Amino acid sequence: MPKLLVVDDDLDMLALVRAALEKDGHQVDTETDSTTVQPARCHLYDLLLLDVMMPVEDGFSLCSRIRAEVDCPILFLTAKAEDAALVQGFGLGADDYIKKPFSIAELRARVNAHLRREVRQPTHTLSQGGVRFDMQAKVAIAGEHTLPFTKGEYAICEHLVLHAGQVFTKEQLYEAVFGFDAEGDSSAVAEHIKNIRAKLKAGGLSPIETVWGVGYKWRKDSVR
Amino acid sequence: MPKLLVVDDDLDMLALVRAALEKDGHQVDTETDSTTVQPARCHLYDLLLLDVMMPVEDGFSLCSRIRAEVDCPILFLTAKAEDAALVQGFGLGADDYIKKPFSIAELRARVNAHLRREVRQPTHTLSQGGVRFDMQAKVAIAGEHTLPFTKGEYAICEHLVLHAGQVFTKEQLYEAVFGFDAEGDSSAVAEHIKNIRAKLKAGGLSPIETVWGVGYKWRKDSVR
DNA sequence: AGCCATTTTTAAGGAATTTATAAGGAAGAG
DNA sequence: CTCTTCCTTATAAATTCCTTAAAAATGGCT
Repeated sequence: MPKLLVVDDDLDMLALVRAALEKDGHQVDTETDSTTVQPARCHLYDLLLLDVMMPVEDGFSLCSRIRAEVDCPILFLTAKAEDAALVQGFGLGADDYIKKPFSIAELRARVNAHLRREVRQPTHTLSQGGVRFDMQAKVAIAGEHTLPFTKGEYAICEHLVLHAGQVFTKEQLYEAVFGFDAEGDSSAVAEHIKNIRAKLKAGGLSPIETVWGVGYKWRKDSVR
Repeated sequence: MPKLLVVDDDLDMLALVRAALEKDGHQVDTETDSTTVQPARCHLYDLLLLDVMMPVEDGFSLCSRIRAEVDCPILFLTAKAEDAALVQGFGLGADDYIKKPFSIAELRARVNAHLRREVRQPTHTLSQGGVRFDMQAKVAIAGEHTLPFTKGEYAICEHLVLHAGQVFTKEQLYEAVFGFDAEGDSSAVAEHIKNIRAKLKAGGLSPIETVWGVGYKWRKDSVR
């Protein structure tokens, strides 16, 4: 289920856009104040819809603030119809520029077209609990910093995140990650978990829960 | 240099569009009769611009004929402003729908935005981490000097840079660069990496990171 | 509440694995 | 033949993984 963020100071517009996009089965988060949008949080979304004219920080400023951090499509949604503004918007790295008044049908068509192209390209990153895993680069990124996981630590995290919310015993984890099932795996896994938690905690995160008597699980992001 | 195909029965429009896109340094091919467009030939292009209303076969028909064959962005360029047509266009797999009359600035901005998203770089030079690779001349240049890479060293670098940010095991690297997979490749690759790093270090650069337990990767510039 | 058994967490050290470096020889080009 | 390039081998250095053992926490029990 694609996850979208819409930023607009106009509540009526937000409601309208949300209703339109939820018709297509998307999960829509909204924000009325662009200054509260954190670049590091944006990688949680598959697509961003930004209003241009907003009181404190306008959409262009917001876009330039976050474009370096996120790779997903950014669409402007605006009443500014002048060519100069449109060119400026695309120049900031935007992927579309939808002029108001727009029809709901057009909005949905354009959003879906951008999402469709994203899906076509092999996605090799996944985010959970504020951590983004790049399976090609083999790195985990929390906010600004990349977490210095070792190979084994990264593998355990990746497996937990891929099955977020599911509990694994230490033995299951060892087997899933390292293949075979040795003797003292449980202690080894416990040691890894300790180190992983320490590194996550340095980034202010603690997404790994202990299920007493059973094992560990990565807390799944709540689906609002 | 990106290669574009524009299909329109209106010669004036074709000239206008061609002039606009060539300003951005693109190579523009044109076609006036959509029926002569062969799906198999479309692979040559990085982006297609289709007029909707054409006498024999309209743009929608053409799009549905070729969409399965080509993955590149398809943009409609049309006077049909109705929502239904727009939705139909996107439904056929199009990536944008530009309504006439459009400004040259908007056309250029949209075309460039779509090209920017394309992974395949038609250019034969690329820069990463302060090193510029000329894939035609097979030379790497850092600042003033050309780096004295051997053929194998250059090949490894080029592959790493082409997939900057992605980790490769020594075996993967050997196979990707030299074709087959022999016995002691890993040591050979390690040796190459050592020499490459020495030569890069002479220029004050060290873009190759080792991911312990996995392999090597070229650090990706975080510039868009 | 207090105590005990079990489980988890933490800590530290050594074993094992992986990478870096260096030197020598085989193969091919000029 | 000479030189460069490439690969192999050997050794040193670095990092990670696992084991062991003790401390802390949890849940159940009286």
